Amino acid sequence: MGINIRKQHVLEAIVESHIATAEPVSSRSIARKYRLGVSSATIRNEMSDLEELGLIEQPHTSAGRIPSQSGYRYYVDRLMKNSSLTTQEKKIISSIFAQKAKAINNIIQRTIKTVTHLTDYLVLLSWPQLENAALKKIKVLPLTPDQSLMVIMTETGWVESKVIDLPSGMTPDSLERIENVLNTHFQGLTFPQISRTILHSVYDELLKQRKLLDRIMGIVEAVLQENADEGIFLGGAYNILKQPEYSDIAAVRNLMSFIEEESILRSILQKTNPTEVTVKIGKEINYDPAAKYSVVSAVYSIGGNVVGSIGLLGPMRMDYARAIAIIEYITGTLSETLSKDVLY
Amino acid sequence: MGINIRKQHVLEAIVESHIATAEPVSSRSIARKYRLGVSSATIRNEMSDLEELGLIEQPHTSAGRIPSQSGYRYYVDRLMKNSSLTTQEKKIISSIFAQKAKAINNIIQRTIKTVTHLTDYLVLLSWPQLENAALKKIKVLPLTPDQSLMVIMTETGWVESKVIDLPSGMTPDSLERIENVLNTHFQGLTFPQISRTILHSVYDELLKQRKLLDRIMGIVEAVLQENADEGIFLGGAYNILKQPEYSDIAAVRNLMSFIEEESILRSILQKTNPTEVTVKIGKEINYDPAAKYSVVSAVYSIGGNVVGSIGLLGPMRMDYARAIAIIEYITGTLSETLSKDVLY
DNA sequence: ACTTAGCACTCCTGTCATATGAGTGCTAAG
DNA sequence: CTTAGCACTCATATGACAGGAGTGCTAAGT
Repeated sequence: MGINIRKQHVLEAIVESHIATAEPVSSRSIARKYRLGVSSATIRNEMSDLEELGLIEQPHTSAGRIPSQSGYRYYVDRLMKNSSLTTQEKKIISSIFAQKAKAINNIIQRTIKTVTHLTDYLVLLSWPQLENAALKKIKVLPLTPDQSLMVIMTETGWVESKVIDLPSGMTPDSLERIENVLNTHFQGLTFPQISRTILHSVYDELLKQRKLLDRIMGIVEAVLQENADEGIFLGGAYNILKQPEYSDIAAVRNLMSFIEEESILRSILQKTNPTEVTVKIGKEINYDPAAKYSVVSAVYSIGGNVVGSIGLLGPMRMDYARAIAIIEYITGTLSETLSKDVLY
Repeated sequence: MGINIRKQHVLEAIVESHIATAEPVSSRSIARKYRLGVSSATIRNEMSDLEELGLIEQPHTSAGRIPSQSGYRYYVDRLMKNSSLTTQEKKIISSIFAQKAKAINNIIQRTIKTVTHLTDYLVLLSWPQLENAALKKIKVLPLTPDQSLMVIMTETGWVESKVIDLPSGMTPDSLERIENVLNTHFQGLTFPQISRTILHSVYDELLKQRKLLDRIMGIVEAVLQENADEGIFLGGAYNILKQPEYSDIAAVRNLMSFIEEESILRSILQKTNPTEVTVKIGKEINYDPAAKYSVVSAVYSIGGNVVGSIGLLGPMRMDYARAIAIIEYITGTLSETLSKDVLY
């Protein structure tokens, strides 16, 4: 029993109808709405075969069929037609990036908000992570007699700065010396590579400035920690409640239980393929509480370096074609903008 | 018909029982659980009076009573006994601030998380706002030949820094000149006070550095915008779903519809009284969709300057005594810590 | 005058039986 | 191979009904 053209048409009809209505799809409704030129009885036979193949399933005997996880997978891989955004939608997205104030923070926030309005799904956005970025330079800049600004720059163009209080009796000279030592030891390394050993050798070399060094190390640690703990934004939690599958409180609780856990969202996004839009369906997400969801995601980059990703999380029944179109367009435009002229 | 002692006891019993169980409270259950020394019939008479006074109400004829908004208000103002945290809870809170890495961001995040675990309510935290802070200094520090770091410091100790690309042919001298002009014009002003007029006079004075100035103004604008748009954090959305009132999807939708709107949360917190813990009950919040909620909030400060506030949003039926104790303790400790030795 | 036992009354909630209708699977004829 | 026809299944809606919680009122007790 192969999957002939007609079976494909039937499967396609089932998937698309179910995506549109959230209801099980009956043979009769397919015969009516999709002109396949056969009667409902024939479609019933095909459906019976599709069920045996595991592509669709029946919630109960006297209900229509809904696509199974593999049904969606088959649809996404082989049946789905590309969708593209309307010019108006593209305009809306462009307007995110057209604004004058181009602080990265701002762009990210507006990106989330816009995508949120464009879909009824949950928008996940992972923030540029320092973790994989190599350090380019550390600067300790004098601000006032007793305060300095420590600036940490990475190869990807990321800049983090923190104010530190200086111990009394600190000369500009010794500050410069510290700066030099730090740069010599840390340059080119990623944060996780700055090991205890390296820290110790720095300590040895700057034994006299122990006190200040402690503060600086505290900051490095803090920056590290911040960038390990943060970096996921989320929008559209309200949106997703519009979907009929969340008219039941248990589903909402289940959803809420994991969207507040940043580490989980991060791990979901981390599986994004860096070269193309990734679609994870149901158990493919590999996280039990999300087994009834799907994620469409893609990475974005600054000057060729992947810095984060954007994903849409929705019910398995999500409109994949549209989600893919949106994600594709937004990551493209975002990468382009970030690579051009962003203020950090 | 005055509110005699016994009526107060009955009201107190009703409020506390309803807070504990979320169920309407019957005369009989009061007679049983609270030793008032009278029968349920007597309590019924008192309840009838309390209802006429508008302090309690009846969901339907054959149900018990629940406190009305004014009932809660009366309870909070006159009947409620102060609650205090256990030493263990205080320890948990202290541990937020005990950690070495004291980046403000980090402290804020951990504060939210901790309070989230301590209660079943939604935690709102407003981030230090630049809006009311006077500018102390603007610095433009050379980083690389074609990049500078612009640092904006406020009187409250807040520091914001951004990298800007320099137009070619920029000398350290002209940078310094710009810095001086900016400081002369902006120092001591709050962001909203930097008006078009002032901006124009700066433009006039620095006509030659038009290009760079445009960028700098872009940044000032961006910082302004960021700090108008951001600054609310939220935690515990999942928590609040544990409350029995949210076993109904409509209530959840209602809640979600406004907790995603930062401007609304901000306006809710903005009503916080700067000198004491504020309790807003139901319609007192003055925002229709939140008419069934209550908010307990207080401000926190850095060195005496109010910089933000923390609030707990829960059903009207929330445990006010506990909420107040938590908010009081956390804002106190937070202010203290932030005023001491925080890295920005 | 206040308290309280007793009882009628209200109204919510859960259960059960029944009817309805959508949808399938199968059979037999085209 | 297709399809009309029909029996069968099962979710859902409806209404009747009982049970129970709680009140309000009355009348008797203190």
